[in-house]
Amino acid sequence: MKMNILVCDDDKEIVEAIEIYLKNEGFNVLSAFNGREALDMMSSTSVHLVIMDIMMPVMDGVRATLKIREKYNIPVIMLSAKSEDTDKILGLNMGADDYVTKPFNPLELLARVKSQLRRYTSLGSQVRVEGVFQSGGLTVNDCRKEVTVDGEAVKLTPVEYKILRLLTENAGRVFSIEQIYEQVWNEQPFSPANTVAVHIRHIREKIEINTKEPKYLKVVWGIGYKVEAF
Amino acid sequence: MKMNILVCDDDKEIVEAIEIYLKNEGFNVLSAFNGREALDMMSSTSVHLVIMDIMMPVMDGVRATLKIREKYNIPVIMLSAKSEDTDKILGLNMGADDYVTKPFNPLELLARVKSQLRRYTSLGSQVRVEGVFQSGGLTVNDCRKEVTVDGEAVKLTPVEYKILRLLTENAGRVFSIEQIYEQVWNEQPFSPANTVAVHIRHIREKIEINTKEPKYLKVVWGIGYKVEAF
DNA sequence: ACCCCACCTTAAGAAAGCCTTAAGGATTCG
DNA sequence: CGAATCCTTAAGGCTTTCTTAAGGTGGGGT
Repeated sequence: MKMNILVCDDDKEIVEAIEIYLKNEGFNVLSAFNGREALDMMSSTSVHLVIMDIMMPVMDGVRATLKIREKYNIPVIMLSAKSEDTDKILGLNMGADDYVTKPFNPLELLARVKSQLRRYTSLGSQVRVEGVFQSGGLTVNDCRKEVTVDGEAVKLTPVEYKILRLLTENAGRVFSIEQIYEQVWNEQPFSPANTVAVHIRHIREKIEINTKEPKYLKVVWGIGYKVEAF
Repeated sequence: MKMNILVCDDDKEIVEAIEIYLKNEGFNVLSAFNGREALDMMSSTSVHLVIMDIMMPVMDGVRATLKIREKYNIPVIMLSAKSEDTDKILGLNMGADDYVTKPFNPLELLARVKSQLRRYTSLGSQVRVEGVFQSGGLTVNDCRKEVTVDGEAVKLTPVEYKILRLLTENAGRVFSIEQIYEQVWNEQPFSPANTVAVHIRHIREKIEINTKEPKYLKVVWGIGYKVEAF
């Protein structure tokens, strides 16, 4: 499996230099020039490791790392011109997995990248992000059959779970009641009753703060339901 | 849960210095003065992280790290007087998770220890010591075919043991009755009888304080069973 | 502003799944 | 070969979940 690495630094030369070394080792490289760009990129692509400079305009590396940690569970290597011990310690305590100071030997960075990825993937199928769907603060972990909202676990019944899983797995896409029924119940003869609506209501009671104005599970008038894609 | 950290260095002063800082942060510290001692120690105790010096008599740090990697899946931080880039790269490629050069700031080492443990435990809280699985106060030692609850040994029958081992090894993951049946009995033709349910009941009688409200072996309605991941 | 239709809400009966118990058959071990 | 342990089966009770139906709410076209 090809690994996607996101390099985030406002210095284009450094980004390109790192890019060359990483690509040479068979990694896919994505680049961003500030923290916001990095986060945007991560929301649309699956990234396996981030190399993040600390000093950047728009959103600095520390804040970006904190944001990344909230949503994703991937290694972050911090890059910085500051070689002060206190900065290193701060960076590591912020949630970085490693800290490299400029100027650095590209081969050392490469070795550290591999080291992080080795651990990440060696922990096996169990950890694979496969089977985990999320949208905003909502996550659906399929192997644990567990749903969390802002980190808080929520207990759903089997049917409720299946519906929410379908919608979260395809966040943003709208499903008609008929489609939901067929997917979840595996049957064609669609029952005309409002069964699905009742389940939707129950799910909302469990995952939404305000049932009247749902943040995640939204209705699309005349068409069906969807989970908002963040 | 208290973390056990093994510090391995032939320089007693360094070991003691590190020990003070680690203990101050609430870690248990074990010490060894060469690679062989470290390996012996790990075979009898559950160790969560190793800090390993490279230059040592009897068995050097690189060979010891390789040996550790063969059997255990825990983070290793290498320690060395060599600050050459090539040594760092070599160490990291050998399987070390991090590389710190002497002299070092103890606080930086501490931050790196925490960083490694954070990642390690956030990935599912499963401490993998060859053949020993645990979740909360529940431990399944596969070498000894022994199960303990809060240190108290529990006697299970073979089938009960296999079921609990499967669930504890994959703590947090939900298994359907069919999956349990296939895994434990190695057969496809799934018996429709409630055999599994009865075994579950028996296991609960042995490991749970209150059978009505199980702490470890939980049911996930409409889906199956799991051992809670702590 | 009105009305229709789509969606929402509620509660209660029906269905499904889990738990418990006990007894007979299989297996192991002395 | 006999006894003890372990496994399986089956039936009934219990809890949770699903479905249905009836009535309420509110968007949006006319």
